[in-house]
Amino acid sequence: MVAAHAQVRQALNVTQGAALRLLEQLNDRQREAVTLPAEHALVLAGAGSGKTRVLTTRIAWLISTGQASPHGILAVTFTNKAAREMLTRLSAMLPIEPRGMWIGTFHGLANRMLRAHHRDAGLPHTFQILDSQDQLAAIKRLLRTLNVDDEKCPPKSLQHFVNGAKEEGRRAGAVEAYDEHTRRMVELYAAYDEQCQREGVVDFAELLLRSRELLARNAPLREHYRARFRHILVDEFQDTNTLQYEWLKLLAGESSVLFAVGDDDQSIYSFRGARVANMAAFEREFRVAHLIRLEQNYRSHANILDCANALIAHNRNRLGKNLWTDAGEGEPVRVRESLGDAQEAQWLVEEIRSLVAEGWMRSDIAVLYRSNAQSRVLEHALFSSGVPYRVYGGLRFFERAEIKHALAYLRLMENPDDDGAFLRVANFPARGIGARTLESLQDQARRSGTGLFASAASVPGAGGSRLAAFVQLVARLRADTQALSLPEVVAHVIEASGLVAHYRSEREGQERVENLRELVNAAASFVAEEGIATGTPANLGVAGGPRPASSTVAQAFDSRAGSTVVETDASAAPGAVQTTPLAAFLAHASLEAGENQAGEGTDAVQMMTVHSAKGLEFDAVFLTGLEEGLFPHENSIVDPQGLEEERRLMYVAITRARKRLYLSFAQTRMLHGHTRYNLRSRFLDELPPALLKWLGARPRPVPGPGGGPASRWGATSASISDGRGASDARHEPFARSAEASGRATGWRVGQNVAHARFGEGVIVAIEGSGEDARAQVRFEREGTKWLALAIARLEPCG
DNA sequence: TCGGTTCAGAGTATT
DNA sequence: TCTGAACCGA
Repeated sequence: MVAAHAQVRQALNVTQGAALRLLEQLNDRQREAVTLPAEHALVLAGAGSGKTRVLTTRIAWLISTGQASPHGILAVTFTNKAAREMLTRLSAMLPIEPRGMWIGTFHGLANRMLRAHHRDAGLPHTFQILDSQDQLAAIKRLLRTLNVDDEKCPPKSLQHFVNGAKEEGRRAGAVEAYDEHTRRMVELYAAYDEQCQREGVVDFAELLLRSRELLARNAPLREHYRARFRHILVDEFQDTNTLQYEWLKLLAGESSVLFAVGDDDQSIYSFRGARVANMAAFEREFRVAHLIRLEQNYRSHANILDCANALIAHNRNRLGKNLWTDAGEGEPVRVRESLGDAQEAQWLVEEIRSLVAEGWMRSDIAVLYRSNAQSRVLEHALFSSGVPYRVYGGLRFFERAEIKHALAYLRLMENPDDDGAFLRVANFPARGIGARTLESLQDQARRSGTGLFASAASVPGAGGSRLAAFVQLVARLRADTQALSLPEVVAHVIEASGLVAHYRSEREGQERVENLRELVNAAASFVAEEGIATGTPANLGVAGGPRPASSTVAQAFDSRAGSTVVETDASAAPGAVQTTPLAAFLAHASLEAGENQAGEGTDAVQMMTVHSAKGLEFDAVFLTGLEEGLFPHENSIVDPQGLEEERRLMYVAITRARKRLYLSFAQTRMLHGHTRYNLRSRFLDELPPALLKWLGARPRPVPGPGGGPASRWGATSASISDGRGASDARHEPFARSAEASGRATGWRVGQNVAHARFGEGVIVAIEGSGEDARAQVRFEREGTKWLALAIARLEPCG
């Protein structure tokens, strides 16, 4: 402790000047936020307003003015990327090692705490973390064990139920069940938790829930952390769920200062439990004295911002903010209507090509879409034209099957009770342990109340001896790697398990072998980044979890074991224990799934969903598929809250663009095997017409069977097939598209209707024309139905 | 144990 | 329409 303080004070002299210089670079509002007194604060940070900068400068300022030591800081984010970003910027600002700080994701920090206090948390010190995939597998296994019908209880829905309950901070016993089905789910939830406990594994939500329970139950520990973390800083506060907010409250107590940064207008994750209401709750419950708005935007030109402002003003539920910039108005926002999704894609390719020809970098161009399914058509067009692109999302490194297999061996070595890992690799590579053998093993284990590993010896017959051989293999792996460093362990295991040999003999296994070798590298960089001394055996305790602490080594007294242990963290929490590099690496693999695709360095067009674009920015942004039913998505149209979230999503999309923004929609689109006629998104109509520039000719609609569409269009389409008159289209930008169906049927998407039998609802899609025209109607009571318009007697209403 | 066929489902996603 | 998962036969 003494050493740490001296270190800080020494750093101070160097730092103070630097931090003051950093303050000079901030605008008034930012500086006000950074230099707030040590009281709870909420910073409403608009898109591109320098949120991360404020957060990191605040930390640097607290430290350099001596108000806090690195050791007293806890900063929490949602993604590893954000945590890394914060750490990187911080080390650029401060000449001191930021290691004493707790900077990380909610899950990463919870994991760190549970590792250090696993006994108090009721976990084995080798506990493993299940990612979503592992969790689903565990649930399927549970349902099979309990002979629960898959039809009655789909594994995915149980997973959803369990995670939902945990994210609300509820154990099975605390879930209110008023109907039979819910009662059944609650029972299964309890059984799932028992299974996890037996196997020494925790899922993502469990990390936080356990950590919260630990703090709630263990007063000395709670007081220790409260006394330690005088400053708690939270990024993207609007995304916190109930459990995360409770965790923060427990950690902050009366003594700590909470500094929360967020933007209610960018709350787009309610579907995964995020509660914007936490912002208001925070303000109220903590009697927040300082509410600061960051409204100056450093990213986009004014036309783009004004569109964003105008759009979001249509939302009722917001704290209120208006972005501005001094960057100049810039170009108008371009709007493009296409006949169909293929034509939209083709136009996109041509536009991108001409941008590139003008000197724009492909990597500065983003193509955004509402749902992943839309990417295929776009990819196809880009691919056929040879435009390099990169799609975000998809399989990440640690999620690959071969990597999962290797990790399963490592997990089994670390924790033999991990039945999920056992089942994953007992017969991979194939060693003659068939489904029947495994079934009898599972029966055996159930009878004796032990894990699969422990029961493996007692299965009779040939299957039994093969099981015994597998158990021996794992035991040998463990014995042979005793003195090896982590990368060496990984290298040994991928060979000795037979994984490398197996994939090498496969026709298309070369890439998988390379991935396995890459896992060794990943282990090596992990060791390097975590500051684990080279050559440290992988099973030797070194640190309190991922991102272990500074080199200041303090002696801590382990109250339980009564022995003195080395804790590298300068603070010794009561009863804290160390963890091994292997356990830390396995946790790291679960908590950070890694990159999803190679080719990051190449100059490629960036393709992603609007959700994954949050936090990013690009010179040029193409926002595609702006159609009713798609964006806003039909599942959200009926519910006002849902519609507001869609609008926020659109707001996020618009504010990604620095210089140029394209908004694009198509009259028809192939969806679920049907051609759908969609109206353009209502969000387009919520933008100020004066800021928009309509591109190209009004496309001619698809001729329908019911006669000449040309006559319908001739009168209104002055600019048809008149390429020169591109901007003339602005004269009539709001004649709705897709009249092909709209006029022919007399109905439109979004219209409220009533049906004699089904009651009231809203039209979410229209397809076909003439006698074949059908409308998809979402009824308030009866769900969504397709109705033939020639037959069903719909009445307009509302 | 693999490979083909069938069938359901189809929103957004981090840890 | 397309995809992934599950199931069945060789």
